[in-house]
Amino acid sequence: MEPPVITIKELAKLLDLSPTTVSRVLSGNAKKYRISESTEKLVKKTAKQYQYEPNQIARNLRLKETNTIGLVIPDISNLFFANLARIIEIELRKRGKLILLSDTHDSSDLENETLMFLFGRKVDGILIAPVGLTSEHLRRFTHVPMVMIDRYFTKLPIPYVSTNNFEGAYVATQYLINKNHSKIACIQGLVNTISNKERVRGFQKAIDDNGISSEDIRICGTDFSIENGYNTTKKLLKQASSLTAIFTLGNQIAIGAMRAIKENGLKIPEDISIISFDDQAYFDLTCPPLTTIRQPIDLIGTEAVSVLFDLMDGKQAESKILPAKLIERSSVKDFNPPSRSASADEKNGLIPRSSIPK
Amino acid sequence: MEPPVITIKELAKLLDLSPTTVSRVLSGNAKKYRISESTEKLVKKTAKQYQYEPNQIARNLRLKETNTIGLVIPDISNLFFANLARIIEIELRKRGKLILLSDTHDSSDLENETLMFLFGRKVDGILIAPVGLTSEHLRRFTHVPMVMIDRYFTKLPIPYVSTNNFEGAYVATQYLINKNHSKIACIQGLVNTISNKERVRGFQKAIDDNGISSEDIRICGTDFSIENGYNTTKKLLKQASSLTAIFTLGNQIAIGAMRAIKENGLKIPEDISIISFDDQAYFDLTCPPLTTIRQPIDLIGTEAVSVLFDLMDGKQAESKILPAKLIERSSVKDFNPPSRSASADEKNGLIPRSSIPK
DNA sequence: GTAATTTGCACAATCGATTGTGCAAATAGG
DNA sequence: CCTATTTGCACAATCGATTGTGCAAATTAC
Repeated sequence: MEPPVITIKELAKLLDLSPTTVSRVLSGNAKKYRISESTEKLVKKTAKQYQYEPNQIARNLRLKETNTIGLVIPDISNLFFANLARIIEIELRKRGKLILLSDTHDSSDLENETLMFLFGRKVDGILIAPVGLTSEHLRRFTHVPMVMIDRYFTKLPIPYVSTNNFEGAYVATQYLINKNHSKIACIQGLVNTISNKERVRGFQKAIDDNGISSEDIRICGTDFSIENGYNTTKKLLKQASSLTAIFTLGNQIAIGAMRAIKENGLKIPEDISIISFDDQAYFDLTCPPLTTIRQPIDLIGTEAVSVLFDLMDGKQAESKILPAKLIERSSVKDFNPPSRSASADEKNGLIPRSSIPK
Repeated sequence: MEPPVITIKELAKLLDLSPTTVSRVLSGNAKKYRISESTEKLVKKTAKQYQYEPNQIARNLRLKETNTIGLVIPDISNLFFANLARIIEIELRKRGKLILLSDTHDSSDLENETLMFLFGRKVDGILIAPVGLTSEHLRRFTHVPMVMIDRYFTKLPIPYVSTNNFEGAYVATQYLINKNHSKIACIQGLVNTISNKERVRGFQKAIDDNGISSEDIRICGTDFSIENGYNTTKKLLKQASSLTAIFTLGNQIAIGAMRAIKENGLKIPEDISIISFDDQAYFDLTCPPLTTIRQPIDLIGTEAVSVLFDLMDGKQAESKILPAKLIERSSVKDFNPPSRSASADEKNGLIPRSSIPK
């Protein structure tokens, strides 16, 4: 019974050579170290025959390079991050790197634990959508190249790649306003993340620029989950009966919101309009197809990897903010306020707001 | 400027002790090796002060344990696998393991390459939804504990955890038949995967058990992608105009199919019914809400991890087939064949098949 | 006061690779 | 034939941890 795995020493012994020579041949340095061609061929042949594969752990220790990148995200079951993970995996594989995946569940503690793990494992670099990164945390990790994706902190000396959340949210809100909405609720995601804050800021700016009273609008919600979308919408529907539109700041929030609206027997967009940040593949099939702000997920992924490699190569690395795009479908209806005549409403196919069950 | 990372040797030198002693204290073996309490406290304090973290690579090499599990899946952007990855990540974290993630894109070559990578990195175990695993491939990997998820090969001596695909598909098909469908198309996923084959077998068995002619049905499609769902449905709608129902064998196929149906101006379920394997969170919001066979994703994940750990502990490990569940929504309509009177159709609100654009 | 025991820690090997350097043997040069 | 050069490879250190064993010094026993 032969050993399931052969080491370079054993291979060397079989060949009656030193591990040095074997290593040099197999790492393509035969010429450089003047190994004879006959020896080179023999080593290669025997290595193949015994299916020798170098122990990466040993190589890593010696070479101080693990060919591993840590990917730290808040929720791999959120399609935004799942899609991002996919494109990142593709880009990293091209460059011979493997992913150490960690899902922080938006917990600062888990994130910190994870970073310690990754750090101990000597990852070559880290791609992270941070929850609670602080400069405190980071003092220890400054020597490992790191790029923030989606979320970021401008105070930290770490480059980031993200969507233009502010502009995207502004465009979405302006779109609602152009459709004559003014009583708008914004259901936000995790409050302290910059992607959320920027979206809220974009929303608020559009509201202000159009002279809409802050009493007409609502900003609520706690995180990017379906549950938050659902619960917050339920509350909104109970409390703010004059609401005509909802802007959800994430794809999962949108699902929750739509579910709540549906459960309450309301129709989108007749009774209430909805627009969401973060487009996903199935949003053209929902009832109704959802108008969204699409993030350039693939570009975020490729750029993030590219920036990370710049960093790892010791090059200057610049942060990037990529444009979002409005995808117009049919979840927002041109809204005429109830103060107009009922006949006008009916011409537009609108069900009067008063017919909504409480 | 202090070094960004301190090694055990440096720490030992600072303490005027040997690395041996430091190692023993920090790994909790102070008592066992009769380290004095005063030394123990001093070591711990200084380690904390200098934020010493052992180099895992070095530990791994020495201990032959990496606390890393390889997760090999065909497509992380497929919500089925994304959800699976999430639950697996949670389970593994509980047990102190990290995930090395690999997306094979259903390519046998990538899968093989990946396995070599993981093998070289000395992962403690592998969870894999295989594409083309053969006993040939596996001969080299037999010594690393491995569990197949979702897909499997009964011929291989490797335990697996999966859904009861046969039964699930049988139930789905029987459901269609109970609703008086007989002209049914089955859009399959990756043809050679067992999950696909079992679903097709369940479909076929239900067809046969109900005495439906094999001329009435169609089995087509190539993989689990949205594109396949879309393209195959487009073809079906062109060729098989008598079709009354489609059974899609995956959540992404369902998206593609619905998109194609919508594009062709047909209505679900009035013009054509659809049922899909693999439920997802948004299927209650599609137009119409989709009737599906739900897989117990969380259970698959927890069981797979549990089986893997049994294997790693040298225990007997048993494969598991977990039950699927029909989630009835409204994408399947009771179908009365066109041979009945048109008035009957209209009573049921059915649009006559002939009105479908070609 | 001497022998036996216990206490407290260090030495050195090891995991499996890589690499600077050194040293024979073979070949070339004159 | 003797020296100079080239060829072909091995020695040993190294990466940073862990661990069996050994050995002084301190303590206890008698």
